[in-house]
Amino acid sequence: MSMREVARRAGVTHQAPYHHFADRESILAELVADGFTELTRRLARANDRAPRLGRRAALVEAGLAYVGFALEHPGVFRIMFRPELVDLCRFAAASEAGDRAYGELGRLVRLVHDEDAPALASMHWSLVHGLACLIVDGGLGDKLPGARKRRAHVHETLERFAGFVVDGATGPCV
Amino acid sequence: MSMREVARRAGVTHQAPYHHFADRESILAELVADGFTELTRRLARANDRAPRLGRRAALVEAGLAYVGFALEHPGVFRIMFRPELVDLCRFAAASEAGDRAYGELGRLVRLVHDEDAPALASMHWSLVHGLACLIVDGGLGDKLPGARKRRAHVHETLERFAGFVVDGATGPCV
DNA sequence: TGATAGACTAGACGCTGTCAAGTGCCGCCG
DNA sequence: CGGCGGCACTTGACAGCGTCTAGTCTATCA
Repeated sequence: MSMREVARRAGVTHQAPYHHFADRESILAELVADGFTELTRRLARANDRAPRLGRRAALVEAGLAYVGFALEHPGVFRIMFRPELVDLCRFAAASEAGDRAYGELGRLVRLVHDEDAPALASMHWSLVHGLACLIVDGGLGDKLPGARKRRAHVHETLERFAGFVVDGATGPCV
Repeated sequence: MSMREVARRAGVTHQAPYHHFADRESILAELVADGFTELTRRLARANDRAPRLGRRAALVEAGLAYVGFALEHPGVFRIMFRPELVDLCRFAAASEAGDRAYGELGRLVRLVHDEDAPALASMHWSLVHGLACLIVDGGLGDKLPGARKRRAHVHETLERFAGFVVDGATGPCV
Protein backbone atom coordinates (compact mmCIF):
# COMPACT_ATOMS: atom_id res chain seq x y z
CA MET A 1 0.00 0.00 0.00
CA SER A 2 1.48 3.28 -1.11
CA MET A 3 0.94 6.71 0.40
CA ARG A 4 -0.49 7.82 -2.94
CA GLU A 5 -3.10 5.08 -2.68
CA VAL A 6 -3.92 6.16 0.86
CA ALA A 7 -4.31 9.77 -0.27
CA ARG A 8 -6.50 8.66 -3.17
CA ARG A 9 -8.83 6.74 -0.84
CA ALA A 10 -8.95 9.72 1.48
CA GLY A 11 -10.01 11.86 -1.50
CA VAL A 12 -7.03 14.19 -1.40
CA THR A 13 -4.05 14.68 -3.66
CA HIS A 14 -0.88 12.68 -3.31
CA GLN A 15 0.91 15.51 -1.54
CA ALA A 16 -1.62 16.26 1.20
CA PRO A 17 -0.16 13.73 3.68
CA TYR A 18 3.31 15.20 3.23
CA HIS A 19 2.12 18.57 4.37
CA HIS A 20 1.72 17.10 7.87
CA PHE A 21 4.77 14.81 7.89
CA ALA A 22 8.30 15.23 6.62
CA ASP A 23 8.29 12.01 4.64
CA ARG A 24 6.81 8.56 4.38
CA GLU A 25 9.04 7.16 7.11
CA SER A 26 7.78 9.79 9.58
CA ILE A 27 4.20 8.72 8.94
CA LEU A 28 5.06 5.09 9.58
CA ALA A 29 7.06 6.08 12.68
CA GLU A 30 3.92 7.65 14.14
CA LEU A 31 2.08 4.36 13.64
CA VAL A 32 4.98 2.48 15.19
CA ALA A 33 4.96 4.72 18.26
CA ASP A 34 1.21 4.21 18.69
CA GLY A 35 1.74 0.48 18.26
CA PHE A 36 4.36 0.27 20.99
CA THR A 37 2.17 2.35 23.29
CA GLU A 38 -0.78 0.03 22.82
CA LEU A 39 1.47 -3.02 23.26
CA THR A 40 2.85 -1.54 26.48
CA ARG A 41 -0.69 -0.95 27.72
CA ARG A 42 -1.65 -4.57 27.11
CA LEU A 43 1.51 -5.95 28.71
CA ALA A 44 1.10 -3.67 31.72
CA ARG A 45 -2.46 -4.84 32.24
CA ALA A 46 -1.32 -8.46 32.14
CA ASN A 47 1.50 -7.73 34.58
CA ASP A 48 -0.88 -5.90 36.93
CA ARG A 49 -3.01 -9.01 37.18
CA ALA A 50 0.00 -11.24 37.83
CA PRO A 51 -0.27 -11.35 41.66
CA ARG A 52 -3.76 -12.79 41.63
CA LEU A 53 -3.01 -15.14 38.72
CA GLY A 54 0.17 -16.82 39.85
CA ARG A 55 3.41 -17.02 37.89
CA ARG A 56 2.46 -19.56 35.30
CA ALA A 57 -0.89 -18.00 34.40
CA ALA A 58 0.70 -14.56 34.41
CA LEU A 59 3.27 -15.74 31.89
CA VAL A 60 0.58 -17.13 29.65
CA GLU A 61 -1.44 -13.94 30.00
CA ALA A 62 1.48 -11.73 29.01
CA GLY A 63 2.15 -13.96 26.01
CA LEU A 64 -1.47 -13.72 24.96
CA ALA A 65 -1.25 -9.95 25.27
CA TYR A 66 1.77 -9.80 22.96
CA VAL A 67 0.55 -12.26 20.37
CA GLY A 68 -2.99 -10.92 20.61
CA PHE A 69 -1.77 -7.46 19.75
CA ALA A 70 0.12 -8.81 16.75
CA LEU A 71 -2.89 -10.76 15.49
CA GLU A 72 -5.29 -7.85 15.90
CA HIS A 73 -2.96 -5.27 14.35
CA PRO A 74 -0.80 -7.26 11.93
CA GLY A 75 -0.01 -4.27 9.73
CA VAL A 76 1.29 -2.16 12.58
CA PHE A 77 3.06 -5.08 14.22
CA ARG A 78 4.97 -5.84 11.05
CA ILE A 79 6.09 -2.26 10.63
CA MET A 80 7.28 -2.09 14.24
CA PHE A 81 10.19 -4.43 13.58
CA ARG A 82 11.27 -3.48 10.09
CA PRO A 83 14.23 -1.11 10.20
CA GLU A 84 14.33 -0.82 6.39
CA LEU A 85 10.87 0.81 6.60
CA VAL A 86 11.26 2.73 9.85
CA ASP A 87 14.67 3.34 11.35
CA LEU A 88 13.83 3.81 15.03
CA CYS A 89 17.09 5.69 15.65
CA ARG A 90 15.63 8.59 13.68
CA PHE A 91 12.45 8.82 15.76
CA ALA A 92 12.88 9.40 19.49
CA ALA A 93 9.16 9.08 20.29
CA ALA A 94 8.82 5.67 18.66
CA SER A 95 12.11 4.53 20.13
CA GLU A 96 11.08 5.54 23.65
CA ALA A 97 7.70 3.87 23.25
CA GLY A 98 9.60 0.71 22.35
CA ASP A 99 11.77 1.07 25.44
CA ARG A 100 8.65 1.34 27.62
CA ALA A 101 7.35 -1.92 26.15
CA TYR A 102 10.73 -3.50 26.88
CA GLY A 103 10.38 -2.20 30.44
CA GLU A 104 7.13 -4.11 30.89
CA LEU A 105 8.90 -7.20 29.63
CA GLY A 106 11.52 -6.71 32.33
CA ARG A 107 8.79 -6.41 34.94
CA LEU A 108 7.29 -9.69 33.78
CA VAL A 109 10.67 -11.41 33.98
CA ARG A 110 11.15 -10.26 37.57
CA LEU A 111 7.65 -11.37 38.51
CA VAL A 112 8.21 -14.83 37.07
CA HIS A 113 11.85 -15.49 37.97
CA ASP A 114 12.81 -13.20 40.86
CA GLU A 115 15.85 -12.21 38.80
CA ASP A 116 16.21 -10.18 35.65
CA ALA A 117 19.11 -11.53 33.64
CA PRO A 118 19.11 -10.13 30.09
CA ALA A 119 19.16 -13.67 28.71
CA LEU A 120 15.87 -14.40 30.48
CA ALA A 121 14.28 -11.30 29.01
CA SER A 122 15.54 -12.30 25.57
CA MET A 123 14.16 -15.79 26.01
CA HIS A 124 10.66 -14.57 26.81
CA TRP A 125 10.68 -11.86 24.19
CA SER A 126 11.97 -14.26 21.54
CA LEU A 127 9.28 -16.80 22.25
CA VAL A 128 6.31 -14.49 21.99
CA HIS A 129 7.85 -12.45 19.18
CA GLY A 130 8.67 -15.54 17.16
CA LEU A 131 5.20 -16.94 17.67
CA ALA A 132 3.64 -13.65 16.60
CA CYS A 133 5.88 -13.33 13.52
CA LEU A 134 5.36 -16.89 12.38
CA ILE A 135 1.60 -16.54 12.56
CA VAL A 136 1.35 -13.02 11.20
CA ASP A 137 3.48 -13.49 8.13
CA GLY A 138 3.33 -17.07 7.03
CA GLY A 139 5.18 -20.01 8.52
CA LEU A 140 2.79 -21.09 11.23
CA GLY A 141 -0.05 -18.95 9.92
CA ASP A 142 -0.42 -21.06 6.79
CA LYS A 143 -0.52 -24.26 8.82
CA LEU A 144 -3.33 -22.91 11.02
CA PRO A 145 -6.38 -21.90 9.00
CA GLY A 146 -9.03 -20.01 10.93
CA ALA A 147 -8.69 -17.44 13.67
CA ARG A 148 -10.18 -19.81 16.23
CA LYS A 149 -7.62 -22.55 15.62
CA ARG A 150 -4.83 -20.01 15.70
CA ARG A 151 -5.87 -18.70 19.11
CA ALA A 152 -6.13 -22.23 20.49
CA HIS A 153 -2.69 -23.11 19.18
CA VAL A 154 -1.17 -19.94 20.61
CA HIS A 155 -2.73 -20.72 23.97
CA GLU A 156 -1.43 -24.29 23.97
CA THR A 157 2.06 -23.22 22.93
CA LEU A 158 2.21 -20.62 25.67
CA GLU A 159 0.89 -23.09 28.25
CA ARG A 160 3.59 -25.58 27.29
CA PHE A 161 6.27 -22.93 27.58
CA ALA A 162 4.98 -21.65 30.90
CA GLY A 163 4.84 -25.23 32.14
CA PHE A 164 8.53 -25.74 31.43
CA VAL A 165 9.63 -22.37 32.75
CA VAL A 166 7.54 -22.12 35.92
CA ASP A 167 6.73 -25.67 36.94
CA GLY A 168 9.86 -27.29 35.55
CA ALA A 169 7.80 -29.86 33.70
CA THR A 170 9.94 -32.18 31.62
CA GLY A 171 7.31 -34.70 30.57
CA PRO A 172 4.03 -34.09 28.77
CA CYS A 173 1.88 -31.53 30.54
CA VAL A 174 -1.86 -31.25 30.12
CA MET B 1 18.14 -2.91 -3.29
CA SER B 2 16.37 -2.95 -6.61
CA MET B 3 16.83 -5.43 -9.44
CA ARG B 4 17.89 -2.54 -11.65
CA GLU B 5 20.67 -1.75 -9.20
CA VAL B 6 21.72 -5.41 -9.21
CA ALA B 7 21.79 -5.45 -13.00
CA ARG B 8 23.77 -2.22 -13.03
CA ARG B 9 26.41 -3.67 -10.71
CA ALA B 10 26.55 -6.81 -12.82
CA GLY B 11 27.21 -4.59 -15.83
CA VAL B 12 24.13 -5.61 -17.78
CA THR B 13 20.94 -3.81 -18.70
CA HIS B 14 17.93 -3.69 -16.42
CA GLN B 15 16.11 -6.38 -18.36
CA ALA B 16 18.82 -9.04 -18.47
CA PRO B 17 17.74 -10.68 -15.18
CA TYR B 18 14.17 -10.92 -16.40
CA HIS B 19 15.24 -13.00 -19.34
CA HIS B 20 16.02 -15.84 -16.92
CA PHE B 21 13.14 -15.31 -14.47
CA ALA B 22 9.50 -14.48 -14.93
CA ASP B 23 9.53 -11.58 -12.51
CA ARG B 24 11.21 -10.16 -9.46
CA GLU B 25 9.33 -12.45 -7.08
CA SER B 26 10.63 -15.52 -8.93
CA ILE B 27 14.20 -14.36 -8.43
CA LEU B 28 13.63 -13.88 -4.71
CA ALA B 29 11.86 -17.25 -4.52
CA GLU B 30 15.01 -18.92 -5.82
CA LEU B 31 17.01 -17.29 -3.04
CA VAL B 32 14.37 -18.36 -0.52
CA ALA B 33 14.53 -21.97 -1.70
CA ASP B 34 18.32 -21.97 -1.41
CA GLY B 35 18.01 -20.42 2.03
CA PHE B 36 15.65 -23.10 3.31
CA THR B 37 17.90 -25.80 1.85
CA GLU B 38 20.94 -24.42 3.64
CA LEU B 39 18.95 -24.03 6.86
CA THR B 40 17.77 -27.63 6.58
CA ARG B 41 21.35 -28.76 6.08
CA ARG B 42 22.49 -26.99 9.23
CA LEU B 43 19.59 -28.28 11.33
CA ALA B 44 20.11 -31.80 10.04
CA ARG B 45 23.78 -31.71 10.98
CA ALA B 46 22.88 -30.54 14.49
CA ASN B 47 20.25 -33.28 14.80
CA ASP B 48 22.69 -35.91 13.58
CA ARG B 49 25.04 -35.03 16.39
CA ALA B 50 22.25 -35.14 18.98
CA PRO B 51 22.86 -38.71 20.24
CA ARG B 52 26.42 -38.00 21.28
CA LEU B 53 25.57 -34.55 22.67
CA GLY B 54 22.63 -35.31 24.92
CA ARG B 55 19.25 -33.59 24.80
CA ARG B 56 20.14 -30.29 26.30
CA ALA B 57 23.27 -29.71 24.25
CA ALA B 58 21.47 -30.90 21.15
CA LEU B 59 18.75 -28.33 21.72
CA VAL B 60 21.33 -25.58 22.10
CA GLU B 61 23.16 -26.78 19.01
CA ALA B 62 20.02 -26.71 16.87
CA GLY B 63 19.23 -23.23 18.12
CA LEU B 64 22.72 -22.06 17.24
CA ALA B 65 22.29 -23.57 13.78
CA TYR B 66 19.05 -21.63 13.22
CA VAL B 67 20.19 -18.30 14.62
CA GLY B 68 23.65 -18.73 13.11
CA PHE B 69 22.14 -19.09 9.68
CA ALA B 70 20.07 -15.95 10.21
CA LEU B 71 23.08 -13.94 11.40
CA GLU B 72 25.31 -15.09 8.55
CA HIS B 73 22.69 -14.58 5.84
CA PRO B 74 20.45 -11.82 7.17
CA GLY B 75 19.28 -10.73 3.74
CA VAL B 76 18.11 -14.18 2.74
CA PHE B 77 16.68 -14.92 6.18
CA ARG B 78 14.54 -11.79 6.08
CA ILE B 79 13.16 -12.60 2.65
CA MET B 80 12.29 -16.15 3.71
CA PHE B 81 9.50 -14.98 5.99
CA ARG B 82 8.05 -12.04 4.11
CA PRO B 83 4.97 -13.08 2.17
CA GLU B 84 4.53 -9.58 0.72
CA LEU B 85 7.86 -10.07 -1.05
CA VAL B 86 7.65 -13.79 -1.84
CA ASP B 87 4.34 -15.62 -1.65
CA LEU B 88 5.48 -19.18 -1.03
CA CYS B 89 2.18 -20.58 -2.33
CA ARG B 90 3.27 -19.53 -5.83
CA PHE B 91 6.60 -21.38 -5.67
CA ALA B 92 6.47 -25.10 -5.04
CA ALA B 93 10.25 -25.53 -4.82
CA ALA B 94 10.66 -22.89 -2.13
CA SER B 95 7.60 -24.14 -0.30
CA GLU B 96 8.87 -27.72 -0.26
CA ALA B 97 12.30 -26.59 0.89
CA GLY B 98 10.55 -24.87 3.78
CA ASP B 99 8.64 -28.05 4.58
CA ARG B 100 11.91 -29.98 4.73
CA ALA B 101 13.28 -27.50 7.23
CA TYR B 102 10.10 -27.91 9.26
CA GLY B 103 10.68 -31.67 9.09
CA GLU B 104 14.07 -31.27 10.74
CA LEU B 105 12.40 -29.22 13.44
CA GLY B 106 10.00 -32.12 14.05
CA ARG B 107 12.94 -34.50 14.32
CA LEU B 108 14.54 -32.27 16.93
CA VAL B 109 11.32 -32.14 18.94
CA ARG B 110 11.09 -35.94 18.98
CA LEU B 111 14.72 -36.24 20.00
CA VAL B 112 14.26 -33.83 22.89
CA HIS B 113 10.77 -34.71 24.12
CA ASP B 114 9.92 -38.23 22.95
CA GLU B 115 6.67 -36.81 21.65
CA ASP B 116 5.89 -34.47 18.78
CA ALA B 117 2.91 -32.32 19.70
CA PRO B 118 2.48 -29.38 17.28
CA ALA B 119 2.55 -26.99 20.22
CA LEU B 120 6.02 -28.22 21.15
CA ALA B 121 7.27 -27.70 17.62
CA SER B 122 5.77 -24.21 17.62
CA MET B 123 7.41 -23.45 20.94
CA HIS B 124 10.89 -24.35 19.71
CA TRP B 125 10.45 -22.72 16.34
CA SER B 126 9.08 -19.55 17.92
CA LEU B 127 11.98 -19.25 20.30
CA VAL B 128 14.76 -19.53 17.75
CA HIS B 129 12.86 -17.60 15.10
CA GLY B 130 12.04 -14.78 17.49
CA LEU B 131 15.63 -14.60 18.65
CA ALA B 132 16.87 -14.51 15.06
CA CYS B 133 14.35 -11.84 14.01
CA LEU B 134 14.99 -9.61 17.00
CA ILE B 135 18.73 -9.64 16.37
CA VAL B 136 18.62 -9.45 12.60
CA ASP B 137 16.26 -6.52 12.28
CA GLY B 138 16.56 -4.37 15.32
CA GLY B 139 15.04 -4.95 18.72
CA LEU B 140 17.74 -7.02 20.39
CA GLY B 141 20.29 -6.26 17.70
CA ASP B 142 20.50 -2.61 18.70
CA LYS B 143 21.00 -3.53 22.35
CA LEU B 144 23.91 -5.85 21.50
CA PRO B 145 26.68 -4.05 19.65
CA GLY B 146 29.35 -6.30 18.19
CA ALA B 147 29.11 -9.73 16.65
CA ARG B 148 30.97 -11.32 19.54
CA LYS B 149 28.54 -10.03 22.19
CA ARG B 150 25.63 -11.11 20.05
CA ARG B 151 26.88 -14.68 19.76
CA ALA B 152 27.48 -14.86 23.51
CA HIS B 153 24.01 -13.57 24.25
CA VAL B 154 22.42 -16.02 21.83
CA HIS B 155 24.32 -18.84 23.46
CA GLU B 156 23.27 -17.82 26.95
CA THR B 157 19.65 -17.39 25.95
CA LEU B 158 19.57 -20.82 24.32
CA GLU B 159 21.28 -22.39 27.33
CA ARG B 160 18.67 -20.90 29.64
CA PHE B 161 15.85 -22.15 27.47
CA ALA B 162 17.35 -25.62 27.16
CA GLY B 163 17.84 -25.67 30.90
CA PHE B 164 14.15 -25.08 31.52
CA VAL B 165 12.96 -27.45 28.84
CA VAL B 166 15.30 -30.39 29.38
CA ASP B 167 16.41 -30.19 32.98
CA GLY B 168 13.30 -28.58 34.37
CA ALA B 169 15.33 -25.88 36.06
CA THR B 170 13.16 -23.33 37.82
CA GLY B 171 15.83 -21.36 39.64
CA PRO B 172 18.89 -19.63 38.22
CA CYS B 173 21.05 -21.96 36.14
CA VAL B 174 24.70 -21.40 35.37
C1' DT C 1 -8.28 46.08 4.44
C1' DG C 2 -4.09 43.79 3.86
C1' DA C 3 -0.56 40.67 5.45
C1' DT C 4 0.34 36.04 7.11
C1' DA C 5 0.25 31.26 7.91
C1' DG C 6 -1.75 26.83 7.19
C1' DA C 7 -3.93 23.23 4.22
C1' DC C 8 -3.91 21.72 0.18
C1' DT C 9 -3.15 21.39 -5.17
C1' DA C 10 -0.35 20.91 -9.42
C1' DG C 11 3.40 19.53 -12.01
C1' DA C 12 7.90 17.77 -12.56
C1' DC C 13 11.93 14.56 -11.40
C1' DG C 14 14.25 10.19 -10.98
C1' DC C 15 13.48 5.81 -9.43
C1' DT C 16 11.19 1.23 -9.75
C1' DG C 17 9.15 -3.31 -11.99
C1' DT C 18 7.06 -4.78 -16.16
C1' DC C 19 5.71 -5.18 -21.16
C1' DA C 20 6.87 -5.30 -26.10
C1' DA C 21 9.88 -5.30 -29.77
C1' DG C 22 14.43 -5.40 -31.71
C1' DT C 23 19.53 -6.96 -32.19
C1' DG C 24 23.64 -9.84 -32.36
C1' DC C 25 25.61 -14.28 -32.03
C1' DC C 26 26.19 -19.28 -32.07
C1' DG C 27 25.22 -24.05 -33.34
C1' DC C 28 22.77 -27.00 -36.41
C1' DC C 29 20.67 -28.85 -40.72
C1' DG C 30 20.47 -29.06 -45.67
C1' DC D 1 29.06 -23.17 -47.18
C1' DG D 2 24.68 -20.64 -46.37
C1' DG D 3 20.52 -19.91 -44.16
C1' DC D 4 17.89 -20.36 -39.99
C1' DG D 5 16.20 -20.90 -35.25
C1' DG D 6 16.88 -20.02 -30.67
C1' DC D 7 19.11 -17.80 -26.98
C1' DA D 8 21.09 -13.88 -24.34
C1' DC D 9 20.66 -9.55 -24.20
C1' DT D 10 19.40 -4.56 -25.40
C1' DT D 11 16.34 -0.70 -26.17
C1' DG D 12 12.51 2.00 -25.38
C1' DA D 13 8.15 2.83 -23.42
C1' DC D 14 4.70 2.65 -19.54
C1' DA D 15 2.47 3.44 -15.05
C1' DG D 16 3.30 3.77 -10.27
C1' DC D 17 6.02 5.33 -6.48
C1' DG D 18 8.23 8.99 -3.03
C1' DT D 19 9.99 13.50 -3.14
C1' DC D 20 10.89 18.44 -4.49
C1' DT D 21 9.28 23.01 -5.74
C1' DA D 22 5.97 26.29 -6.68
C1' DG D 23 1.38 27.92 -6.66
C1' DT D 24 -3.61 28.63 -4.78
C1' DC D 25 -7.21 29.17 -1.69
C1' DT D 26 -9.01 30.34 2.87
C1' DA D 27 -9.27 31.82 7.57
C1' DT D 28 -7.26 34.66 11.06
C1' DC D 29 -5.51 38.79 13.05
C1' DA D 30 -3.43 43.49 13.41
